[in-house]
Parts: sequence; C-alpha cells; structure tokens
Amino acid sequence: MSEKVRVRRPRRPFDRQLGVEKAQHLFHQRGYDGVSVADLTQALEINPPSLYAAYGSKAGLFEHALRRYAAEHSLPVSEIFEGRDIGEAVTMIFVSAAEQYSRDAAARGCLVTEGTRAADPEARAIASEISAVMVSAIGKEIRKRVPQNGDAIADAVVTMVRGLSAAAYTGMESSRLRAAAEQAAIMFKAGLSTPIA
Amino acid sequence: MSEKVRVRRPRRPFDRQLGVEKAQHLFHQRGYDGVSVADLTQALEINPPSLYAAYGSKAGLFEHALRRYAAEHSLPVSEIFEGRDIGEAVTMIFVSAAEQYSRDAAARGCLVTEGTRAADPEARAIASEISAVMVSAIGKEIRKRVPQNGDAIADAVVTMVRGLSAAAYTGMESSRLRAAAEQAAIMFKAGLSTPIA
DNA sequence: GCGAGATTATAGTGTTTGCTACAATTATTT
DNA sequence: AAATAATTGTAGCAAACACTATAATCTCGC
Repeated sequence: MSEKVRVRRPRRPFDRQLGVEKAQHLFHQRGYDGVSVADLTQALEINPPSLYAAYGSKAGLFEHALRRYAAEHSLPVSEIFEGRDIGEAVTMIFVSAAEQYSRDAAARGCLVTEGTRAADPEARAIASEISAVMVSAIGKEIRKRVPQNGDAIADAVVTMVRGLSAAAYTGMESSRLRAAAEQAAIMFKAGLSTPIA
Repeated sequence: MSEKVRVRRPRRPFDRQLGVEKAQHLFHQRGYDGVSVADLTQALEINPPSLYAAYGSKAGLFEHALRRYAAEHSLPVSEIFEGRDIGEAVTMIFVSAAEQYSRDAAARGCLVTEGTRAADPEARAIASEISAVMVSAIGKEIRKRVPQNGDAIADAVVTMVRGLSAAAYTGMESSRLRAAAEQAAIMFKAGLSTPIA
C-alpha cells in the first residue's frame, strides 16, 4: 500500500473554467478582433492545441466568455421590474448599466453589446444571439406594463442602454456616464407619465 | 532566347477623390478592421504602391474617408438649433440620425461613431478626434439654452444618438429605428419641460 | 526630340493570422 | 502490468496582413 506521490511534471493540468475567465477579461479589454489566439494562449499559459481541444476555436472560446459574462453580469430584468414602477425600473436599468459598464476602466462597455460589432462574422453572430435574449427580456417586461407604444418605448430604452455601453467603451468617465444615465432616466420617467395622443 | 517579356497594361489615371469615396463606402459597409488593403486596392482598381503614395497608409485613407463622410453627412447642428425650441431641436437630431443611419441597409450606423470602436489604435484615434467635434458642437448648443444640468442633458442626448448608431449598425430596421428615435424624442421633450429639483 | 520627375505595375518583403500534424507524456481502463 | 484514451508541447502549416523595393512607363518642361 504505497502512497502515491504526485510528482510535478512538465505537463501542467489546465483549468478550462479559469481559461474562460481569463479570456473573458482579455476580450472585454481589447475586443474580439483586438485579441489574437497568440494573446490567448499566452494569457492562459497553454499552447494552441490545448485551446482548440478545449474550446474548438477562437470564436468558440469567445462564446464561452460571453455566456460566462452574461451569467455573471446580466441585469436581473424581471427582478428589477417586479414590484417597481416602470419609471423606477427604467431608472434602475440605466443607472445599473452605467455603473457596470464603467466599473473597470480597462474593460469598458458591455462585452456582449460591443461584441456585436466584431469584424468577424461568427463572433458577431454569437454576440447578437446572446444580446437578443436580454433585449427581448426588457421588451417583454415593458410591453407587459405599457400596452400602448410598448414596442417603441422598449426599443428606446434598449437603444439608450446601447448608447451607454458605447459611451463607456469610448472612455466616458464613470461619474459622468452615471450623470448622463440619471438624466436620461429623468427624461424617460417624465415621458412615461405623459401619455401622448 | 527565353527572356521573359514583361507585358504592361496601359496605365489608367487614378482619381484620388473618387478613391476616397469608394473607400468611404467600403469602410462604412464592413468597418475599418473588416476591410483589408487588398480589398481597397481591388475596389479602387489600383495597386498597393499607388494607395500608399496617395494616402500614406490604410489609416490615412480611413482619415480621408472619415473627413469626407463628416463633411457630407454631419448634422448641421447650429442650423438645427437656430430658431427652434430645444425639444424640437433634440427631436430633429434623433430623427435625422435614425434616418441617416439606416438609409443604406448595407452601410448602417454612423461611420465616425462606429469607427471609434476599431481594433486598430490609429484608426480609433482619428475617429475619436472627429467624433469629438460633433459631440462638443451639440453640447455647446444645449448648454447655451439650458444652463441648468446642461452637461448631463447634452451627454444624455449624445449617448442616445450613439445608441441609435449602434442599433442601426446591428441591423434594426429603418422604420423601427425611426419609431424608437421619435419615442426617445417624446421622452426628452417631456423631461426638458419638467424642471427638476 | 529629349531628359527629368512623377506615377505606375510587378513582385515581392517580413510579420501575423487562425489553426494543426505529430509524437511524447499522462491518466484511465482492462 | 499492458492497453487504451486523453492531453500535452514542439514545430510549423497555408493564408492573409500591411506595406515596399525596383524598374517600366507616363507626362511635361524645354
């Protein structure tokens, strides 16, 4: 009954979940097109074959990173809308988005939203698919509460959130972005309580 | 005997302005990172040395294209604000942006705004510089008319415009984008006529 | 007509891209 | 322990990338 002694070998084990996490941060910092496979293998401290065996392709790893990001950072839409006035819910969406998109100065904007602008068609398609889930979730909640002009209002809200991601991405400071989000929320609240002909 | 006879095709003159125009359309359709020098030389029907002699680099040609686009498609901000109520001016900005960004289904969004998301740092810097001009123009007009919260309101308006560009870029249909813009305008108008504590 | 300079096309440069064949090594099953 | 399967590192693939050295050809002043 000799005890097995684990000897460190040149071959290190490779944690795939940790790899996704590191890739997520890299993609968030520089965008899909700004990160090369060489960058990824260096950051994960692995060689290309390991990356392809684990994730299939660069786009495959991107998908894993996007899903991880969505699971971790997505706004809890139904929670936000539950037990809240629409105006308050929209305010919370804007402010939460502004805060989250500018929290890390090195990884600005929404990874998913900005991912939909990738030059690579495959990456763009994956990001668009995941983005659509969030967009439709917000749309559904709004339409539920405002049967009138619900579509247009939902689109306006989502478009504003997209703008917040874009503004954050291009470097708007956190406090300023938050102020813009709060101001937009004031506008939307006013508009929501003023029915139009 | 077996000397290779070089056959040269007749030289055509090369219109640099027309080249910029063609490049502008290509960049607008596929983004800076989505267009290669090979794509450009093929579209302009020239060879690489001609491109570099005329524009310096790919980024140089991009700058020419951006300036041409800005000169051609920029919203006439001061005109829009002149002799118009702020609410009307903001409405016009949103609606004009929505219409322009979705007019050509193959070249969606604002070339300058989307250019600020390029993976290439040089291209991004140029686009950001040109973008800043428009942004500050809108900000100045708004601050002139709304001394109170002018900065935040201006940022909110610009952020909404950015969102419209992003929405158009990701494929939102023209009529739907316009409806979202009009709805947002209603929100902003209501907010502007509701003084805040 | 003729030389000079500008502008073209040919045909590359070296680098980087995403990705893989292969064999050595590890882990698991028989 | 032997066989099998999984996963690694080495090394390098072809293609695409932005870009350029060189020489042929044009235009133009004289």
